[in-house]
Amino acid sequence: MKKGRVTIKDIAKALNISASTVSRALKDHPAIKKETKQAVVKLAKKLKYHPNLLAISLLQKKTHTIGVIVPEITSHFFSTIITGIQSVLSPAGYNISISLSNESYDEEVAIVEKMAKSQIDGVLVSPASSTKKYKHFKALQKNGIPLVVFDRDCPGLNVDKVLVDDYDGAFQAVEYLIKSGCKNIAHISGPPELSISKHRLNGYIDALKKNNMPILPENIVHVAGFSHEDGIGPSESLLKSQTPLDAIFAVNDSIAIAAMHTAKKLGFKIPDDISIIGFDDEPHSSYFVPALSTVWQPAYSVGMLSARLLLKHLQDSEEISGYREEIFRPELVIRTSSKEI
Amino acid sequence: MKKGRVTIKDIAKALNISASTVSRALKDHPAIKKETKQAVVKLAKKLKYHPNLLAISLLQKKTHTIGVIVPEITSHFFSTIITGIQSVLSPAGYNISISLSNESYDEEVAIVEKMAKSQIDGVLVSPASSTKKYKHFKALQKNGIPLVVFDRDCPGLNVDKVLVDDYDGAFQAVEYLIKSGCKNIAHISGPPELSISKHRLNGYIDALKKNNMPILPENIVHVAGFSHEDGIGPSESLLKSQTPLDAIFAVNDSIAIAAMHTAKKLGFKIPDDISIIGFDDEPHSSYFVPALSTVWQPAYSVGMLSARLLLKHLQDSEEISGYREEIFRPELVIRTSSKEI
DNA sequence: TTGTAGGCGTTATCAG
DNA sequence: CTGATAACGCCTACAA
Repeated sequence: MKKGRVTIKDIAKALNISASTVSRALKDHPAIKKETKQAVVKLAKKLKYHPNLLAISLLQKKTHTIGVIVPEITSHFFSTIITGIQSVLSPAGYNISISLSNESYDEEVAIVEKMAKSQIDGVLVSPASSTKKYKHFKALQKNGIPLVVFDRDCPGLNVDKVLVDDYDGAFQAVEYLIKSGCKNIAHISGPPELSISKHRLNGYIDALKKNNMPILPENIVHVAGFSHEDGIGPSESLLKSQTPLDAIFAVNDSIAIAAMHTAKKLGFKIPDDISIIGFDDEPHSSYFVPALSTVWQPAYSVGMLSARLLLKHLQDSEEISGYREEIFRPELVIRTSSKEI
Repeated sequence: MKKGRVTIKDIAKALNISASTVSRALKDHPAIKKETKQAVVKLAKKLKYHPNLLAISLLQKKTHTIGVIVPEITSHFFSTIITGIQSVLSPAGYNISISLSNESYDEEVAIVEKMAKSQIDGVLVSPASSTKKYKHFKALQKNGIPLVVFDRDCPGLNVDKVLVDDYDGAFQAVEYLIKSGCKNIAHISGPPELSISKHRLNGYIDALKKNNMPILPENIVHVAGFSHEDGIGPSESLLKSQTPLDAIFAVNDSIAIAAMHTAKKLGFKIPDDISIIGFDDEPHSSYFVPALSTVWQPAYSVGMLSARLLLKHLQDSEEISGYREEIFRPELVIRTSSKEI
């Protein structure tokens, strides 16, 4: 017995035929005698032959592997997107190779460079928050590796994009607050350089503008990160300011929960004294008291569509007939942390 | 200009030397003239040469890819484990190919079979809850693909294992409740067939036994799944029973939160009337009111150690000197949903 | 209907 | 020091 796995040659020798005949028999080549074909197939099964995908990949220069790059994977949002990606790519016969950039531009560049060398078939990426240059992405494209960017936009980069309309989500939330009678609405924004932060901030601003309400700089604070802890300080400074607030729209649920905490601690009743709305609809958000009103994002769909777009590129070969930009509209989910309209 | 990527041959031709010389020059072979080496390296850089890893993999029969199989990825626990795995495998030069079994035995088998054919170097797996047979895992081992099982045990399977001592975590929690003066402690257990459920249930039972407290069947209920919703019914039936409870130990945080909700709704004060302790220490658990006492699991470490064990197998070749079984001890985290001792 | 030869990109062995 | 050659496992013209 030989060491490694059974190869096409082993079958060929055992049957006293050539390797090419075996190869053909195994893939229903028209010009093959039934008997030989059957014999080959039978023996292949018996020996548990499996084609060496590596050899095939080398030959056809396709690995059937898709690289997925995300900033992190522990948030419900990204893990759900990945689940969506997998639900499309797996049945299509693709492997998924996941890398985490840890929100670092440098790590992202390193990952992309590695992927560019790894004869990967395509890449799905949600850029790190610190990513401002897209040279590494362009290099991928030049190398003929299709790319789809999701969730976080790369302004100016020509590429397929699947985004969520953060602006619209924020706008919906703030307009709801206005309609429910809130007069002095603050916003806890994310890190200023992040496109997500900007879009949500702009939605907040425009909703106020549209309703002829003043934009007060003191009503806008930024957090350094997206965790609960990051939200506490900004919440306090907001709630302790002289102008009495009656609503806070937070850049995400964790920050919103931090704001709820802080508000309660300072004696505010929610939503009677102050309404609070978050963003993301984390699975636990509905179980806080009061249940957090928030903006739901179709994460699973984002993942599925991104994967589908990439597949299309992979199949329709190199037709670069412009790039698609798909934008999902998020949904406002009103629970009990905000007043009724 | 040729189509594909630059190969070693291109460089060879351009320099009028042989491919093997180029190959040697590129990898610091001792027997190579400095000048040729420099020339090769220089041209390689200029042409942006990258070795085709596929070809190398084919040659050395190693893909430097590790398959990771988890039931799901959206929970904080598994996504943290994966982050831990990545933190070890990535610097070691391995790619990570993640597959989700969706808690389905059949899907898991399909994934494993695919991996067995994919000349993957090794597999890390946390079995689906419905997995009772280990034939597919054994087949992997027979194929010479090292395997490490993590978090969920496979009783009877000879393989490296990295587990968390669920029994001990439960024991700690229940013993704490007893020491804090609780006399009638109920347990909301997980799906009965799951090993995790059993271990935590046994920890609960033994803690009671050790402290000479009765095991009351009516104080043990099972949930069908691990989500908040799954916990509401069982919580109600427990809290509405005639024997007044003064503590609930829940199989995980989501269920514990559901129990808190239900208890509050029924007029219980937490922790004065009833203490509640969960399991997992989800990141949001400390932000509920009262903050949930729970059992923390070293998920990141589980991921890292699993990866390290696998690496050892990969490097030390085939020394099958018995299998290791590493068990982490979880930590009880007391917050305000349980009385002080 | 089947076999031969060449190649995918790289490396190791053996000459020179 | 460097160059053929074979090999990894498979596929596809081209012959036969």
